[in-house]
Amino acid sequence: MKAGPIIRALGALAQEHRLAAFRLLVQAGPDGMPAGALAEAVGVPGSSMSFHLAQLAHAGLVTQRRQSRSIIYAADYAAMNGLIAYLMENCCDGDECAPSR
Amino acid sequence: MKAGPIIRALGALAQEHRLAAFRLLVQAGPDGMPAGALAEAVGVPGSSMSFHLAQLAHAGLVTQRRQSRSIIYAADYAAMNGLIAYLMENCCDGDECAPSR
DNA sequence: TCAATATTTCCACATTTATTGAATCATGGG
DNA sequence: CCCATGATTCAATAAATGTGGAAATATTGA
Repeated sequence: MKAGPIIRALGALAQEHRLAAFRLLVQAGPDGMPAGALAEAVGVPGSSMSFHLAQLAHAGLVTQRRQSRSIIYAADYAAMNGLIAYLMENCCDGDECAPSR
Repeated sequence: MKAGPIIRALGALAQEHRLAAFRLLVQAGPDGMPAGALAEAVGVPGSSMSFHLAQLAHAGLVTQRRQSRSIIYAADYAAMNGLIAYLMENCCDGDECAPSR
């Protein structure tokens, strides 16, 4: 994972409603949650949630699939792993975030 | 670490020049680097770097100390650890970012 | 004290991001 | 085919963020 996608992922999580939605999706597990349920749980109108989910999707942090009328979003654990791995490798000093020398 | 500071930290890193500066600081170790050197290395004017460093400092990701005429910035490894810990606990499923079930 | 250096603050400006109601699109039931 | 439902797109607007030159603020050495 290089800088561009990383910045997009960090930016996607750096927002109250998106971080809240993403956390809900992580808790929800692979089954995910429909957009409407997320909007209600987070407390924003559908159009706003749609906007935020699009950002999370563009950052690769969530996947979407249609199930009948609903669109189910789910956290992409691999992407999250990639983000954390990048932070540990490039913004820390290996696996433990300890001073270099 | 709760949501507010986390969002500030994520937002601080979610910018090309700031991420670049922070990575340089991590590489530089506890000795840190003066603002001017960061500005030159990242390739932005001093006033811009000053703005970005202020954001990183406000997010608690860097510390600053004056040394003669220079102001030396250094990465705050503990803060970075806190950020990564939060992401692993709240945005993954424990220590490994694996699906919940 | 004066000049040089390192940095920040101020300001104006451009760009990006966030917010919502209304309109639109897609799906499925009767 | 029509209607209800779930979601996205659009458009207008507001708010936050990024940029960089110029001025202001420390610090040090001569």
